[in-house]
This record gives sequence, C-alpha cells and structure tokens, in this order.
Amino acid sequence: MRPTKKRGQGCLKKQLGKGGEETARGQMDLFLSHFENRIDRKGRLSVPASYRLVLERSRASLYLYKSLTHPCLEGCGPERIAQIVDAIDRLDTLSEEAETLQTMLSSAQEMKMDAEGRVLLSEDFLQFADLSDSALIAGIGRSFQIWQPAAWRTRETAARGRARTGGVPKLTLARPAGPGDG
Amino acid sequence: MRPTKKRGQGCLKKQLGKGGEETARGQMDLFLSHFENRIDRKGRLSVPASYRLVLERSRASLYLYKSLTHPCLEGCGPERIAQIVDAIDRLDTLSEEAETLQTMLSSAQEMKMDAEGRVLLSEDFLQFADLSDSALIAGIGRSFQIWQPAAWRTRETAARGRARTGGVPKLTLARPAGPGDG
DNA sequence: TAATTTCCCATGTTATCCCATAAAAACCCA
DNA sequence: TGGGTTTTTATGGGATAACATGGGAAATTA
Repeated sequence: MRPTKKRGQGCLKKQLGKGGEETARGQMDLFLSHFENRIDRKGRLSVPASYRLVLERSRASLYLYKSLTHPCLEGCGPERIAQIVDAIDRLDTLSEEAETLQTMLSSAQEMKMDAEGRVLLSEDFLQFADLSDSALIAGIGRSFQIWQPAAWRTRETAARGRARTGGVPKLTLARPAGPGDG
Repeated sequence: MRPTKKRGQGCLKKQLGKGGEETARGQMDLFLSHFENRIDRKGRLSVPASYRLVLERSRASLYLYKSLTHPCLEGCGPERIAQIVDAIDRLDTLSEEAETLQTMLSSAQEMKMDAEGRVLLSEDFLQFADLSDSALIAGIGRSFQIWQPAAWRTRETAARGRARTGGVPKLTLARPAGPGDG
C-alpha cells in the first residue's frame, strides 16, 4: 500500500443486517465524511465503501457529472438525475435555466464499478476537475463531490474561516427535538 | 489499568427498565455531565454509558463532525444531520451558507460503536481536536463535544470568568420550548 | 492489430470482532 | 447502616475480516 494515513470508516456490511433499507428513526442513507483516495495510472478511483453501501441499499447505480459551479465532479444516484430531468421539463425549453441544466445532464454518465468498487474516470473528467494521482471525495448528503485535494482544502479553510467570523447558518428545527439534534 | 480516577455516572441500565423509550414526565433524554476517557493506541474512545443510553433509547446512531467554530468534535444524532441536509437543498448552491453547511457534512461521520461502546476516531478527527491519549467529553444537552482535556479546562475557566457577551451568532439550538413539549 | 477496458488475484494496512481484566457503582442482606 | 457480592464500565490486546490499491491477463472496441 502506498501513503499510509487516514482511517476511513471501514466495514459497513453489518449495518444493514436486520432490515435492508432501514431508515428507521430519522436514519437516512447519506453520503457523509470525506476521503482522499488514489487515482491509479489506469485512471481508476475507489468509491468509498460507505458510499457504495448507500447506493447498494437502494440498488442504485452511480452517476457522475461535471459541476456547473465548481471545478469538481458531482456524484449521485438516479433520483437526483431524475430530478434534474423533471426540472427541465417544467422549464421553458428555451430558457437559460433549461439550457444550463441540459449542459449538466449532457456531462452525466452512469459509472460502472468493478468488483473492487472502483470507477474509471474519463480523460474529460480528470481534466475538468484537475485530477491527477489522488482525489478528495466529499460527502454532502444526498450527493458528493470529487475535488483535487488541494483545491478542496482551500475551500474548506475558507468556509471555516467565514464560520468563525460570520457565524454559522441558522438551522430551523422542524421537530419537537429528540435527543441528538441541536 | 491506567490512571485511575473518577467514574462517570455508573450503571444506568435499570433506568429504562419497564418500557423502553419511556421519557415519561419531564424525563428528557439529554447528554449531560462530562467525562474524561482514554483514547487507546488504536484511536478508540469509549462513549459514556449514559450517552449510549440516550442514543439507544431512540435507536439512533451517533454522528460526529468537526466543529465549525472551535477546535473540538461535536456529537449528535441523525436529526441534526437531516436538518443540515434539508437546509442545503433549500439554499442556493452557490451561497456561502450552503458551502458552510457542506463543509460541516463533509466532516460528519456516522460512527460505528463496537460491542464495548467505543468509537474509532479517524486521524483527521484526532488532529483537528488535538487529541492524543485522552479526551474530555462534555454534554451540552442535545449534543455533546469532545475536547482535548486541557483545552476544555482553559475554555471552562474562561467562560466562567466572563459575563455572557452577545458575540458571534451561534446555531440556534432549540426553541424556547413551551411547557409540556415532547 | 493496437489500445482500452474489464476481470481477477495479490498485498499491506486498517478496522472490527472477540475475549480478558480492573475498578467502580449498584445491589443485597443482615 | 455497613460490608461483602454482583453487575456495569472503561480499557487493552490478539485474531480476523474488510478495504484501498496495484498489476497482469483476458476481453472489447476501434
């Protein structure tokens, strides 16, 4: 193995034990945490095991597309793609918004994973996100992003700086509050 | 065994005895008190038994993330995570608020507890909160924080010594909570 | 046929499981 | 009320499985 460092979140197989799609009390299947994985000389990148599990739970395949707003790739399941399609249908076909979303869709591709859970990134994807030999995969809930590691860190540092000086966004509570929210 | 010192609040199994999710009259499930536990050489940290109980009562798993404003980790249940996810979807993707929340999520991990009630802290977490061989776990009601013990004490004395200043906006944790909510 | 892409196996490193132990707290019975 | 007994906790460590990763061979594709 190469650069030995971080600890991921390891095996998650057992989690789905009892039920299948669980989603018990507020328990959602989300893309969380972040990982720095290597891109080998063939252009392969391991999708974090926990993300694979999220997709497998809903028997969904993974889609990647070029972000419209950042120099990174975005990953998601089919529902999100469907949402975009629906949004386009609702818009005026000639509007700029529609065009924007169409651009997004036209970069999206369904990725096939090999037995080890890796995807093969196209030259186009690699160049777009300025990726070479490693990638930072950052979960943001229902989707995740793939960044050039240094670019991600810059972004994270900036966000934390803003949070310290300008405060954190307020979150409105919906529920009467069980333990652990807040 | 190592430095023998005080214990937390001991056995709590009996508390939920009869029912399960009790929470009867005025009985709230909260993270309270504080504990100084060891981090072993594998990076494992015992979650206080009383905190485990709070989570078990609502069958919720534990999430940890890096604080946006302090050099500590924060622990919470799934509801809070769901809140952030929802908030992101409602915000403009390009807004700074959205980026801040994304930063938060990308540091959040669902923690797997072993049979003994320990979580494995990632290298990222350990470094962020400057943790090495012990951690101070401080309950703040619906969530809790994990500090480097010395940093916590410093902060505590500082906090006690100063009148509450209405400084930076913090996350609104909960509503004033009318009588008999829950 | 040349260049990819897919499949398959190998590897070191971690994370997870499982068992053991000491100290403290809860329990119990006089 | 006290002292001895039984659980519960926090903690350590070895064994094992899972994971990320690399590379060769086979199968596609152009």
